[in-house]
Amino acid sequence: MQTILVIDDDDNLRDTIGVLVEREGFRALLAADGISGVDQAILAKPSLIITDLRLPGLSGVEVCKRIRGAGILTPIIVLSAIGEEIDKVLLLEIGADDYVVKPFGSRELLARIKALLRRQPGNQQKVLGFADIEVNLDRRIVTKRDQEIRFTPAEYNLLTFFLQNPDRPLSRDMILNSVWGYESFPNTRTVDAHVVRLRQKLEPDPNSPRHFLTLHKVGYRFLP
Amino acid sequence: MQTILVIDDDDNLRDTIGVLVEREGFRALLAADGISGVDQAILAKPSLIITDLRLPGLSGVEVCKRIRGAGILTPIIVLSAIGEEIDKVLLLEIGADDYVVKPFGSRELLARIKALLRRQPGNQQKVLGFADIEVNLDRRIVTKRDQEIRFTPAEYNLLTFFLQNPDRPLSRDMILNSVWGYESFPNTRTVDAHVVRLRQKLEPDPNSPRHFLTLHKVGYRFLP
DNA sequence: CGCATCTTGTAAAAGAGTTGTAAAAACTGG
DNA sequence: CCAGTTTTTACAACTCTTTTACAAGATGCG
Repeated sequence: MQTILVIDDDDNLRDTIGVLVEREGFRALLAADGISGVDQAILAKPSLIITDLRLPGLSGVEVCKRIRGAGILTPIIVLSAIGEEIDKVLLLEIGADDYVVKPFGSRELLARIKALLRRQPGNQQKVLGFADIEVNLDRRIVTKRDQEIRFTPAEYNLLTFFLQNPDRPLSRDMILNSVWGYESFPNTRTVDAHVVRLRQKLEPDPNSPRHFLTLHKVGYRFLP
Repeated sequence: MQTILVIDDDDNLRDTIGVLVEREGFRALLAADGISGVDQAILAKPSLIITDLRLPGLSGVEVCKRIRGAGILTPIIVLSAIGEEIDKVLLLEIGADDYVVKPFGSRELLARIKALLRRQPGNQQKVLGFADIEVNLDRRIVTKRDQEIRFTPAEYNLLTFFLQNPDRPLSRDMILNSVWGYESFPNTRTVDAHVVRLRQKLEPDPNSPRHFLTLHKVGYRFLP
């Protein structure tokens, strides 16, 4: 589960944001001042940090600087009151990723939280593709111009292997070892049979392949 | 009991709304101008605020801004006269959650009040669903077009797991670990047996499932 | 170039493995 | 011990994989 750290000295707002994000399935971690906020940012490794700009003790700017100074790249959203003049450049310089002006609607804050989290490396949906084909590794779905194409497990494994090794000559033995594993010993013609099916499903013209190429006496080569 | 703050300079309308909401079991708090409205919003912590857009002194827009500026996320319904041009975007920007055009029927206003209150953190009933099925997590009740369908604990747990992980391939082992826990080790066919029962109870045609799909040699996938 | 030989393409059959499902067996809390 | 629930079992039905067989294509050498 993803944790969101909220640093704000306004008890009311802090709790409200906490409830808000918990309702969306995040864990909320609350800090009332900058010092403990920075501590928690370092110790609890949250997925996202929301901090007020005006804080007693350490200011929001200082909080950002210290967190970034500790080598922590967690996205930070800065809250600023409507009157406070905020310098977008300064915010970016100190390492903030986004800012929200109070008063804000709950929907706006959530939208920004989700947008930032979506952009994080680990949370990106892993998608491979070539031409008009998309392979969504998380959903295990292959689409051709948004139309789903079904693949059996062996076909799907072979396809992702090709996609992960583009532009390289791949012998049938190599493919068998990588896709089927060392435990099973099917005849090398099995690979051919599956390549045929990949071509039928994915090539614009299966009779003259542009992506799944034959290297005579060598094996196959995938070209994106 | 939930309190509703009504800010309106029209004595007649203000009282009418007050009576209306009290008849529904809310406590009504009335303010005749923006200044006292904002004060009460901050002091009395109402569950919902209804404010007219055109007010003497502080306008409805200002009222919203000040309330949000104080870090108060209480839902706000804005009332506007039929001629007044209202900018929905502006309303959302200033932190209003909904607006009602005068003249309005009492039923309409009440419906919107209840809709907003339902969405609030503490009051929210957690409901998942797909097609004509609704799963009320708080009440642990599943309904198909308002007709209750009974589920045994294991079935129910499996169902909610599917609902919380839509569109993703779920292996039998993953399902067993998540739904049954690491402590118990039933055979993976147990999952199949329960899926059969989910399909029998929830699929329009259990013989050709549209929601609880089999991924041959992989596991299952739930599609809402 | 032409022919023999080897490699690859491919549909279809055979084989292996997986899933659906009803029913029996085991379990559980009263 | 009972009723309800869960798990296992058994077998039919089905899907996927592999093999096979033959056609088509590529290669190489005289």
